[in-house]
Amino acid sequence: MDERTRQVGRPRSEDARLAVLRAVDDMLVEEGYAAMTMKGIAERAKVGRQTVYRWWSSKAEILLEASAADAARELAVAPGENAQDDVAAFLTALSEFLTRSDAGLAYRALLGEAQHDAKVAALLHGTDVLGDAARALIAQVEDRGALAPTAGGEREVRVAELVGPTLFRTLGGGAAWAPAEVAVLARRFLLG
Amino acid sequence: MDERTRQVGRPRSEDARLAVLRAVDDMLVEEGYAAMTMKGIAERAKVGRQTVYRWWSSKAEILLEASAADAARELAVAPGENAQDDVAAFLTALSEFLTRSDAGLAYRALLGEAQHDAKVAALLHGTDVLGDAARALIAQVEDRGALAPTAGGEREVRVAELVGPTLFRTLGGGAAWAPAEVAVLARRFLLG
Amino acid sequence: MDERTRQVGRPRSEDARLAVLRAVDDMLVEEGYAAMTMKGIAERAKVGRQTVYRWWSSKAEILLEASAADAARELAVAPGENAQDDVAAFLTALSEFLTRSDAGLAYRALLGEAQHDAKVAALLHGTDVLGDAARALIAQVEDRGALAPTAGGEREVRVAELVGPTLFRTLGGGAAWAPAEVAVLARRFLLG
Amino acid sequence: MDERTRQVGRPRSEDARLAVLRAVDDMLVEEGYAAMTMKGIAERAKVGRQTVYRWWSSKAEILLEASAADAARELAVAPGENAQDDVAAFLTALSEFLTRSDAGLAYRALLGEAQHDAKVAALLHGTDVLGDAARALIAQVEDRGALAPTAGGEREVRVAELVGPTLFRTLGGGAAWAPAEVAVLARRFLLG
DNA sequence: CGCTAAACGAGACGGTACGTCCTGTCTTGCA
DNA sequence: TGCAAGACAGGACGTACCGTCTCGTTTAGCG
Repeated sequence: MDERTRQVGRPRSEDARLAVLRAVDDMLVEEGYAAMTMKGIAERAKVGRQTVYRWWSSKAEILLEASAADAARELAVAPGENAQDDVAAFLTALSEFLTRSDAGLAYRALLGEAQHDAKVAALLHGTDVLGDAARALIAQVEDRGALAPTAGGEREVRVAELVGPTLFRTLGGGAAWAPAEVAVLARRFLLG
Repeated sequence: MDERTRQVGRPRSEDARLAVLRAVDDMLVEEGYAAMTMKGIAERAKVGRQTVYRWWSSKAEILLEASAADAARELAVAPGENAQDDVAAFLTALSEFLTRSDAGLAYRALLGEAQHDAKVAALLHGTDVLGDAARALIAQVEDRGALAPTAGGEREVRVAELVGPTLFRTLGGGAAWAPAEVAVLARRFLLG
Repeated sequence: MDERTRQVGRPRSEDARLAVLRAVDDMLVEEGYAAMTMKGIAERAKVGRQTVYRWWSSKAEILLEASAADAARELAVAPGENAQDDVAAFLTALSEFLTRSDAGLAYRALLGEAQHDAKVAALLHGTDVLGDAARALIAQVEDRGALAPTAGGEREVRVAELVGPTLFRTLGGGAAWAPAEVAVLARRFLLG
Repeated sequence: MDERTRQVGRPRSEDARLAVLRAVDDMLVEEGYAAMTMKGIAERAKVGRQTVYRWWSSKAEILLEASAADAARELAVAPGENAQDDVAAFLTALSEFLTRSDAGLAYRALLGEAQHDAKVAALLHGTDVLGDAARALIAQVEDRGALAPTAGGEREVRVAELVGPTLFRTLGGGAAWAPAEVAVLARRFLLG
């Protein structure tokens, strides 16, 4: 016997998996989260309904798998000339992500669903896309010495201060920040 | 002819209206937003289904009517000794509202639904509960001279800075702020 | 005290009564019996819903009132040259009535409804349009000496033999009789 | 490839089909045609609503499927001693069918519905239960030489003469024929 | 001329069936 | 065993009509 369980029966179809993920991506943009159904996803992906249920238990789970990687990539900020630039770049990326990106649309849909469904909330908590990105940026800025190092709850306050304003603006339906607004936010964040 | 249109036909039943609002209030707490259905609301309120549809077009609309007044009341802050106290009181109230109050639960459900449904987004935009409360608090603080007066987009940035961090913490499933954290947030807000 | 109860309050509106009867007549032809509703009748007649329910308890009752007189008139046969002609004239009238006349359409709708609803059956039994017309024709023919006089159950058999064949043909969706067929039927009826 | 289309997906459930037919049979007798609803049928048969709509488009269609075979069986007449007996036996069977049999009750309900709904009329026309039984009996009698052979329209007149009187009596709410009345009708029919 | 009272229109009320849609499960035959 | 297909029981959707009710208005006879 191998150390890994000997595979028996037909192996999972990678084609089917990708077809489902792609279908969810497309349908979210074309029809919106509410109009997306498990039935619709299966039909769009030309996949049996059971195949979808076999591997995912809700459309939120599929959507998370379909968009998590994109989200993390879009929120990563390369170090710039100074801390102020880094924070501004992060806020700009976050703002773009939440208002214009497809992955951001998925994130907003998931965050919305999480307010209705505890399972989705747990799922989303497990992969804290925005928090992780913010923590990375803050570590970067602290390493530069532009902010005093923090940890634990104190660090979480800083994360909330960094992400919160942009999130509030976005969820309320507001537009992305103007460059001048980003500058104000970044400057005040570094004052802390 | 009266200035008001002459009433014709049977007048709307206030009993039915209140029964529906009360049913929605109760069901949200007992069963959650997702489990709440138009059919269930009608049955719980002992009201015909058509009566619900006649006056509201979605459960979001009912929920908004049922909770808007409560929300505004819970977020009002009486002027305290100084600006720092006022801001801290507002952040505490906001934090409690979003994590513990029934009206806050309703607000979170609506904000969530707004991410899925443009109509709800518009509805929610029309009655900007959090923004209005924040603007009132900010005006109060500016009147005290603790912050330089702002207006327009500049003011909206400040609103986002005030409300955003708490909202981010809450929507992500976090607990209410500890008093020390509120103090930090309040102090840094007044630094701006 | 008068023999009739002294009238008090506003008297019944003849306008409303006629508007309802006319609406039912028109709607039966235009939309068919199934599509006709009490609500629709009231709206078409520009009459309150309660006014309809006040005077009639079902659309069948209205339809009966609206068509009974027409039906009786259309089935009356003036004595002709001989018994054969009279019977043929009756069968032709009956055939036309059932296949083409508006009143006949109403009769068929009522006869249909009577198969589903005992109240309508009783209502229809109370005003035996076809039977009455047939009995009148048979009496006329017997008076001429073309058939032996009958009464009671025996007479009812004869009524069924006169009316039945045409009714069967019609309800089954068949066309009106051709003149030659009427002649055959009339001749055989007089053979009895 | 087979001549029949290769079966794909889960096959139709015979259990569900029979449960629906049985429910309709029972409900017609217990509650009557008017009180029978698609919803009620599904619930009684413990079957999903969609399953009913998937295979039948109206309660009339279900009822026809549920009763057509019974009807044909109840109206078949085995050849007796002479033509008079055969006709009398048919009229007796028809009379019993229409006034007492469950299948006859179904037939009357369908004939009634056909007066309101063209689709049902077409459906009923497609399976002419009474006409087919009558044509069989007439052929039998003609083979005996008791009546001159007929065909086409002429034959249809004879069918109407055979079936019509009993149908008229029945639909008008009358009782089944007495034996003496059947004898009269049979004798006069053979006179034609 | 005012009073009483019933009929009138309008339309909201609690109920319930409609026919459609989606859910999550199941049952086929094929790969 | 996975897979596509599609039927299954269940239940919510939003609409329509049911028969009743509650308004303000109208129209008659009586005092």
